[in-house]
Amino acid sequence: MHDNEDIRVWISQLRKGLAELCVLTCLRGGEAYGYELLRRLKTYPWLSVTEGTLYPILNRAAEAGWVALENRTSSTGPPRRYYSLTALGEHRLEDMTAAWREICDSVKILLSEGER
Amino acid sequence: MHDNEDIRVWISQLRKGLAELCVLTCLRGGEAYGYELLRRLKTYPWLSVTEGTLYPILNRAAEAGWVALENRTSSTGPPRRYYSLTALGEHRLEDMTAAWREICDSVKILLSEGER
DNA sequence: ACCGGTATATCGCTATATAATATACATCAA
DNA sequence: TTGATGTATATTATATAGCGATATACCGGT
Repeated sequence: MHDNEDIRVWISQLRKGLAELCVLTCLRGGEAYGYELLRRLKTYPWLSVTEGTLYPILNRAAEAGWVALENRTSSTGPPRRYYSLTALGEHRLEDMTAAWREICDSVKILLSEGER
Repeated sequence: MHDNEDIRVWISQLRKGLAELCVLTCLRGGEAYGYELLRRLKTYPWLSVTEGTLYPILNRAAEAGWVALENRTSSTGPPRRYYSLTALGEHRLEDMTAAWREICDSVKILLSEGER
């Protein structure tokens, strides 16, 4: 009996793109480093990501100029890479947020249509 | 001048999984054939899909047993393939809808956090 | 015969999430 | 000194879906 394995696969597809929105949104409040973002997002079970998802997102964002990065040492562990939104990144995040909201609204309407 | 091309790419990622949810949701109201679904979804600009997206979704859904299919001829054009949700498909759609709503709620909270 | 609308199908490309794995620094206990 | 644990970043392999482009074919009107 193959359980609800495939709903997990589907959800993983659903989260494509969303992870980036969540990460950049977390940076809206100020700079942060990767591991910190991992912990923050872990407080939202549906939005939590793993290292294999997060670090590529941060690297792509840095390469695209959406975030600035600064390496700093830590007295309590290995060095950290702090990321902060650039003006370009803030603008992009606004575009992403706007698109997300419109999509959300559309789905809401579609789902409510013909509701019993 | 590289325009907002990349936001389009991102949105295309964001729509992964969502397209399937929309298609199955459309079938909730009763059977329909592919081209009909294309037109229906076109009324939601953010959710509209192309043939290259739709037909693979319908084929996968049929293979998975989420939809039943019936071929019928049409007096006004080429033959059509009508799809209808199976009990299994309805159950899966419920799971998808529930997951979607939870994710939506989580994102809403995250987005509202630290709002200016 | 030709064209536009209807209808389905498939190929190739691209991008992303995710698990798994590796590396390394710091601290504390055995 | 060794080992374990928590902190911190990175990369690789795999699977999967969206999408543009393209092809095929039926039908009615001109």
